[in-house]
Amino acid sequence: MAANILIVEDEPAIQELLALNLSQAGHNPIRALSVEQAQMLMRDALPDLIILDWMLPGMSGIEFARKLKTDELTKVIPIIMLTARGEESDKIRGLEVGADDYVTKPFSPRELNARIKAVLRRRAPQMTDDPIESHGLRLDPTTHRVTGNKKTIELGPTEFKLLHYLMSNPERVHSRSQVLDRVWGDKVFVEDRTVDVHIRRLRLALEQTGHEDLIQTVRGVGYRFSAQ
Amino acid sequence: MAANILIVEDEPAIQELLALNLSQAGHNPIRALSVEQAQMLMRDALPDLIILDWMLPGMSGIEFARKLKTDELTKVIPIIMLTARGEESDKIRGLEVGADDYVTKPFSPRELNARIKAVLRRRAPQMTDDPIESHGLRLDPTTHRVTGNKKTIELGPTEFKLLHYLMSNPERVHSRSQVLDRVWGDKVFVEDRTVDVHIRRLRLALEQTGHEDLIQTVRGVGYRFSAQ
DNA sequence: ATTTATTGTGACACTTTAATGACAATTATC
DNA sequence: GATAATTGTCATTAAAGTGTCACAATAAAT
Repeated sequence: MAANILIVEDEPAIQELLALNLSQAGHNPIRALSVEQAQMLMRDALPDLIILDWMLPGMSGIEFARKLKTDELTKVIPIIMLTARGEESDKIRGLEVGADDYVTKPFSPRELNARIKAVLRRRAPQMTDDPIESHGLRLDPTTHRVTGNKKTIELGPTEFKLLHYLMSNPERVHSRSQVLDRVWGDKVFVEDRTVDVHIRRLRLALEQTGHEDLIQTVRGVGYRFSAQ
Repeated sequence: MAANILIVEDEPAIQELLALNLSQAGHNPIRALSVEQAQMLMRDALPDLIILDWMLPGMSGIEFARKLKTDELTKVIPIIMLTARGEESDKIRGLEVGADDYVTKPFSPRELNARIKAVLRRRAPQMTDDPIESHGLRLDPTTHRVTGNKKTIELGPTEFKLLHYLMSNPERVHSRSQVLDRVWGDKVFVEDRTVDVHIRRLRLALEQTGHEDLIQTVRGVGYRFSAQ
């Protein structure tokens, strides 16, 4: 939950409406009236999702989307486009340049929220607060609890986030820097090897219930959460 | 329950009907025949919920809703709109400007009450006055009394609300700001850390009956009421 | 088998975060 | 209007969590 969502919309009323909806749904809206402003805001911090109006003054939404999807840094950020009802060609071109979903104006808040959740689930599963379970190991973001075969496992904040990240993207190797980016955030300056230490602490905690080897080392590459 | 509900409806018969219904359901109806009158009434005191007819003389319901949802002070007040049956576009536009739900005329009292309850619960789940019990700790909102194994526990107003909120949403972690929003109300400007102090006072009070560790700290995140 | 690259581990200094006690200000109560 | 209760803040203390490093262990390469 609680995603940072960048709204790029030139009409103040609609922008306001969107922001209102998002914050009511527990998100953190960041507002931009133009592509230029959006780019400026993204220099500070990358959002978790972008809601992009297709009809914008200056650089168009399509161009912006294409640009975002080309850049290595931003291509993973999901984009939901806002189109006027019936603009079928927009939808097609939008999906073509890499938008993840679209919502037609006028939109219902319910629908918008559903789509946001769906997109986040697809692109950034650890942003949603669905519980994850694997082999008797269960992590529940809302209660902030981890259990192994029903037995509570105590974890520190970092270990919790780390496990959450790994479990959200199982069967996939993550390099130390990827882990640092996603778990620590991209602002911090921390040694790569620090990840090792936290992996160790995590394994230690998981030993209580014999789940420690769900966390695997891939020599020369990184770590992986795997169900054997 | 017992919410103050503002009815904005120009047809006296329907207004009367609504008011009757609401007071029978234990609420406190406040009546306005027009948006202008409603605004006047809201200068004195903000209602907990607004039932708004979409077809009004003078300023239309839509405009009024939009205005309410723009104002920082009033944007949190839930709005239920009354629409004529089948006016699909009204519903869409209504939800678009931020109404929380709608009821079509002619409406059944049962349905209306259900929706009111749902909307109110969404805003403030701890507003319901069903007694809550957990592990011998019992909180009764109607009598405003807390007992631990039948023994009365004295609590200050804030501690009571805090416990009520936590018990209404057990097992879930609440950040300090969430707690502030829900227990103190979102208008106040209070330090996050103040929550700690009240948690402390609450725990101190619960110690009399050994219930203090139902309130758990989740480091780096917040607090949780839990029965484990 | 020896060398080399990589990961695991324990210890430790350091930071961050929460608990606690005291206090002044405000509000309710008699 | 005096007294008591309640509140929010702060300074202090206590506790928990974090990042680094040195060295041990392990796997891969020669």
